[in-house]
Amino acid sequence: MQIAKKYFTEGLIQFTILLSLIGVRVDVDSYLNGYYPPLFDVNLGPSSAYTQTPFHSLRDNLDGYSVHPKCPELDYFFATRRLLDEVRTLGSPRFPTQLNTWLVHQVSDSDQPDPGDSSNGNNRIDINLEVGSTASNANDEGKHLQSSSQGERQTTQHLAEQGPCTSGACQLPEEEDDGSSGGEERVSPSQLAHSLSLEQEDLLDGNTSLSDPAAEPHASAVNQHWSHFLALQIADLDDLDSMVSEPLSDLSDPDITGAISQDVSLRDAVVGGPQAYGRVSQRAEARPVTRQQPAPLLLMESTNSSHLDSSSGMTLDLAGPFTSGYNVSRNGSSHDGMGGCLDEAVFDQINMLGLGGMDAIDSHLLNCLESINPRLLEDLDSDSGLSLESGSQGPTSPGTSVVSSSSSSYCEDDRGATGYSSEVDSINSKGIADYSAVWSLEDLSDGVWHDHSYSSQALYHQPSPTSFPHKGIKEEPLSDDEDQGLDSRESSRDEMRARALRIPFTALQIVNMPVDEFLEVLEAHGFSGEQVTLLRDIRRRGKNKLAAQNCRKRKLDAITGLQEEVARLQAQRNRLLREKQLTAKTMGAVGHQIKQLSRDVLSRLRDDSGRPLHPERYTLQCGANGRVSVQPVRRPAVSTTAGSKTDKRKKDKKQ
DNA sequence: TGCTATTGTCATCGC
DNA sequence: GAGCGATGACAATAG
Repeated sequence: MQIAKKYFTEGLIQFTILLSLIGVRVDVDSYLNGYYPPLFDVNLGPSSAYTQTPFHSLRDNLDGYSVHPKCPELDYFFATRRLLDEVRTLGSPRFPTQLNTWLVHQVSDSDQPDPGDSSNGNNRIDINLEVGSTASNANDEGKHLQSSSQGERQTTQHLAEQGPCTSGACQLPEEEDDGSSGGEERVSPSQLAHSLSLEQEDLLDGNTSLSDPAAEPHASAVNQHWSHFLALQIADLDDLDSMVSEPLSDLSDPDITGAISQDVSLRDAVVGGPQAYGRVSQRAEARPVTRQQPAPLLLMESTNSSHLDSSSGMTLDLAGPFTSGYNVSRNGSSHDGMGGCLDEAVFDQINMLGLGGMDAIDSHLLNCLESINPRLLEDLDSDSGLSLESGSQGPTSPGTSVVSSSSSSYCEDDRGATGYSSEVDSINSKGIADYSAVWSLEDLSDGVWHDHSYSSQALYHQPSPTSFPHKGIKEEPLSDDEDQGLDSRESSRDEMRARALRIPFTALQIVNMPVDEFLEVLEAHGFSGEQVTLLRDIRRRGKNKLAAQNCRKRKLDAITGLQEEVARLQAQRNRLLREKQLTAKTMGAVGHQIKQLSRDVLSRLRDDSGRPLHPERYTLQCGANGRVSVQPVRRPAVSTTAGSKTDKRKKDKKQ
């Protein structure tokens, strides 16, 4: 019997969902404001706690989208995080209407319709499908909807009662009445099932809520048809499940699967219970429960969604492919190593919205990364451009002798060197011996010509005054290998001019010299004006040459980053287009089924004359409180109005 | 010989 | 105001 009630209740709810999908407005704001903050968070974007993603600090621009050419693993990491951002951007579940409507119908109060409003001037037949209403909804409903009969009032009382109760024998407790005055009473699904069964009993007993007095003689017939329809509805909805899931099964793209799986995670984060995610349950426990019965609602929803009961209705079946996608990622069958770990991390982040556990998330991510690729974390720490708040090590290159010699100097760089170490290595492997007499090894390792660093201070790391041998500088020119940073011909030209003017310094020395040292050299050697000018020109040109190289390098990096950004956006666009097509397919299938259901319902109803209602003349309308009514199709007076306007225009023209 | 990419240099701006 | 980095513009050169 309870199974029958379950199907009965779910069938009603799902039918209302179907109606809402075709445009019947369902006011859910009043419900969502107080009851479902998780859903609200999802719909309105990330919560403040969620936006405090520590990994924002890993990248300082483009919201972490910029790509560092030195660490593709990290780029993948951030790409995964971008998916999370996209989920946030999407903001709402894939089928918000279904979900909202489902939630709406999980909530009801004991609001009693205004008995005084018994007027029913419309040719409308109200079917007592009410599964819940609120005071606000009732007010809104009172503007244009039906009155309530005594039986309906009793039904409403049943809705608010906790346990089984015989019809009309139970009175609403005062405390519940007080609590429901604001229209915020919530009823568990079992209560809904019970109340609906009582409603059915009322219908069968003749307590029809048909607001049209003229329709009362046909109430018994309507009830019979209605009960029969309800029985058929459950089967139809099961058919709809397969119908809807079929187009969903067309989706084989792993990209979409990933996207859907994220939505599933969102869904579970909203309504999921302990079965879905332990963390979600923790959140539910952490959230103070102010209402009497939210937990059973969530529990039931989670159970259904997690167990994928194929016979439990459209909503559950719609979640089927989502959840399957989720399972794919959770099982990690298709993702190895970092991919699977990051996917899991993404789900964790999604499902820990507002938990304030970002530290735990990040540590989890790092643990995953470390377990997969320990070197990645080394890169995170060692790469100055992507440092995880550790000390910048500069453009060091592990495995080379240059690292140890130059790292110290880079550590002292406040601005952080972000260059590349390969060329630093090359110069040290080639020219150390020749420079050692003039420059210390540390100076050479920080050589200007071979470190395409964007940090000027790192490039022009100044040797200590004591390390600069003012009087011991050799005058030997740079070899071609040593001068690879400078254009050999141009350098030789300056060198030749310097030698011609008897300047005892190489161009490299002049350029690398700190300004204080440079000025000291100018004063100490008593150079002539021409020599000083040449020295300053050599120094200026050398520094500008390096600046130009750095500038061009930056341009290339920027172009590369933009190209990758374009590729990412194109992929995102394609994915969104596929999702749009999927949604259109689903909506089409649901709309088709809605039409069939409406046609079936109308064909089983009778009008005042006892004739079956013509499907084209009547339509089913779902009120804000879930009450379904039959209303005649409003024929827009377009023809008459338009005709009159046309006639008027003709008359005007004639005049 | 023309085209393109690379590199150096100058001028300028802003810090 | 000098020094310096960044950058646009131009020129020279190599392939």
